[in-house]
Amino acid sequence: MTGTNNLEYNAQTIEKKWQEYWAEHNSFEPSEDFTKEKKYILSMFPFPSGRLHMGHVRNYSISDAFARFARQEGKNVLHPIGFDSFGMPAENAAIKNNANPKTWTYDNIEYMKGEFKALGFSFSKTRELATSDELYTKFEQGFIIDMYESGLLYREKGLLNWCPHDKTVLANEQVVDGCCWRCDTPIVKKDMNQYYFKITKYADELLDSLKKLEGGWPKQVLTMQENWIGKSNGLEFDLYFDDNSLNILDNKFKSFDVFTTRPETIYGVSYTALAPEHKIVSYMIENNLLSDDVLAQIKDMKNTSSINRQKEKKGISLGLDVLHPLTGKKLPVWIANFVLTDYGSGAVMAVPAHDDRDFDFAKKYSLEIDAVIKPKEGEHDFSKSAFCDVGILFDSAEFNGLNSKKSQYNVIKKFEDEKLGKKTTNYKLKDWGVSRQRYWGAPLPFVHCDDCGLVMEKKENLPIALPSDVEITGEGNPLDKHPTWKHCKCPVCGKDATRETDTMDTFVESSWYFLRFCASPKNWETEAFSKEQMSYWMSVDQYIGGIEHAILHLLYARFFTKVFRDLGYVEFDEPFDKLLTQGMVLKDGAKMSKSKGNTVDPDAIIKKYGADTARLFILFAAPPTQELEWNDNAVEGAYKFIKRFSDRSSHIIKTDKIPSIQHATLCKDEKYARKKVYEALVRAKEVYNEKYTFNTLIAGTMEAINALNTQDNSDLWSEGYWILSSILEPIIPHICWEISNEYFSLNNLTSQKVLDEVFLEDSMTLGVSINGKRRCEIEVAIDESKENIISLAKQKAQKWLEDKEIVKEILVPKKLVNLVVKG
RNA sequence: GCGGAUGUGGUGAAAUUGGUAUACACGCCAGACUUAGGAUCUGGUGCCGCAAGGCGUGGAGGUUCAAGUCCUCUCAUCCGCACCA
Repeated sequence: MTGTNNLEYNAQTIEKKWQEYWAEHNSFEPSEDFTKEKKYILSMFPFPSGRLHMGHVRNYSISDAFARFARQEGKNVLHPIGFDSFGMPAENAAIKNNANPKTWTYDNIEYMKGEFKALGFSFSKTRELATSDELYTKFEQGFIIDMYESGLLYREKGLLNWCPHDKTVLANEQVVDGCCWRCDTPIVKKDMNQYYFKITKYADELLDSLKKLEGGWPKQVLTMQENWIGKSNGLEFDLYFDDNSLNILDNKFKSFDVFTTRPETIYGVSYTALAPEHKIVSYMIENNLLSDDVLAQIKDMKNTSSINRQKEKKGISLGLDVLHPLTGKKLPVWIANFVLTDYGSGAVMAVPAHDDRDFDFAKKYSLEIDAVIKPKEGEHDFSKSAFCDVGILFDSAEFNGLNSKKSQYNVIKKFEDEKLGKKTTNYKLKDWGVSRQRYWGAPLPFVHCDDCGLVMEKKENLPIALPSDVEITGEGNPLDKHPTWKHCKCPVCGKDATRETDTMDTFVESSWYFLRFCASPKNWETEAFSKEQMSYWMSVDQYIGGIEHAILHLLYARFFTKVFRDLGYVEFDEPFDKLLTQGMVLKDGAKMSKSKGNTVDPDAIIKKYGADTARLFILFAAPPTQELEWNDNAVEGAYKFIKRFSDRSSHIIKTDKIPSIQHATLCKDEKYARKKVYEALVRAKEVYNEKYTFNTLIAGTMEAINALNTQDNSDLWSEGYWILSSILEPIIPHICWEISNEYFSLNNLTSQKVLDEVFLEDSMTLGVSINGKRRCEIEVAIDESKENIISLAKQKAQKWLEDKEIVKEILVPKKLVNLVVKG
């Protein structure tokens, strides 16, 4: 009954053997034949922190399953990997261990490459890169120069987010709850020079083309990006000071402008408020127009972090008045801590009757509350709260009686007709500040010349590489302190000049690495990538990574793609067709982290059980988008399954092609086993192509093996293993290649055909329900008539039908019979 | 407060998209083989009940012959945004 071959399951030996085989045979290199159908599978590349963690293992197990499946289908697969190797941790490690950041980084990369190999991931070796490679820096600096020339990069002095711990500036996206995204230190505002990418120029397009990603990207990520861009339409207009205020201000300011999304409440404006950082406030401070007490209050407000500002509304009256643009009524001007300096114009019109914030403020400082909208039905008590819903306008001149929402347009039109203001759109999105005052990053290729000002380095001088002989102390910018590095000649006039010592945010590197992977390694040295390679490989068919990049990396990468399109490098708008955001790996209900001491080391798991076990467990325990709870027992279970899968291969008879089986001659158990095998195959195709629920696919193969085990037809065992080791190969590749090599001459690792005949059956089991409640079941011939089925059902369910009247009989083909009874 | 998601056995989770709820696995129980078993194999396992039977997808309603799935309300948990005018 069994074949003669036997295979001992020894994960370490088998896995090492196939890893060597794949390396020797360059098994996973994409072809340069651009006529083949391509598949670009990408997972977010790691920072080389030293060792992989389980989140990485999950990420790459998912992408590897996609990549290996696509290869089986005959696609030309690009499945690259690299290292996002610039960044602060390298520098911090250097400070801590007195090491060199570069040495630290590249040592880590070597170690992690070994881990990738040990996990059997099918990455292209020839396209591996590290973003700290000088070649990568060279091309990146070239892009920076192009972007500067196109006005998409500029340098400006501004109020910036400064992390006192990391001693660098951060982009808005990198400030989480008022704290540094990396070290959680509360950020402070600092006035300094900074380089910015003009991402706001693309705000509308970044927002609009989110529509193209619907269906391919998780809804949650699309919503988060939409909110981050934060587009809002409204009215912008000027508020003019009265004569007394003009005198106070010595006519230096005649007015300030405000933005509102609620123009329909214009007749309800009863005061105005400025941000403490507003230029009029600054003017008054500088010209001693405020009392010491007020100055102290303003200073206090400015020094309070945005998080603490939220706790309590505070205001200071400036003793100035502006005139209502329509009624001419005097409106007092206040400073309010809740007015944001960097949104709109940093000043607002306040309508306390119809805005919760304005209401709180008005109550606190006993300011007028003028209602202009009433509910469509009922009354609203304006002494208790603001009314913020849609209603009917009153005390609003010609707009009285109108629906408040609908009259927004009318009010804007009036302002425009009378040249008092204009329709405006505002965005929450700010330009992306990219300079960092740290060492381990790509230098910005600029030179400061006393005569020529800020000039670009010449492209032929790129890369501007980092010096390796630096002293990293954590105090000050090592590039700035280096004795010689920053001294250079001006590329324009040739005189002595100094280099820019700021380096770039590492999110710049990850904004185009997926394009670099498309470059043919043979042209690696001479070009960043080519249009031809781009148009073949891009866009990424399937991108896999963590939700934590929903805004940061994914927004920046989309921005770069659009910029590169406009610079003529590429011809597509969106880089990632489909995005899968994998869930976190948890242990004891919490995210694995060193500080909690609940980590599981991938190396230890590989050593104990092998890579196949780790991969199988990770893909079996939960669907990829869900959180994954680590469970040692279940890992053991995954190992036992693989061992059983291996042991039972002894039933196979060696063959070079799939055995041909006469289905009709099989007995019932055999037919059932065969059906289970093909069901698993159907499910595999569904899962790899659209559903991504690897857990159900694996369950299907387990069912098939359980079913095979109830019979002893060796042809069926062979056919079953031919198919099952093919569909499991993307998940547990080593054992599948071993089995395939041992029994099938590696001929079965290709796309398998579904045979419809195995699903044909001559009888079926139907459930019988009474009033929708399942009572029993019947077995009938596949082509049995409805009458006979119903009558059999009645017979079988007689017990529940006594003294009852059957009022309806329902037959759901191949599923069930439902008898509706009364009495 | 706004937005998004998720609630199914002791546990991780399935459910052909309105048609036999709990597949597959972990755990647990029993048996076999064993000097031994934390190995392997076989069987059992939603809850209550001695049983007949009843109850069961966070809760309450509703639509339907039929609801985990659709509708309304509600509770809980998680995540994201958060004074954006």
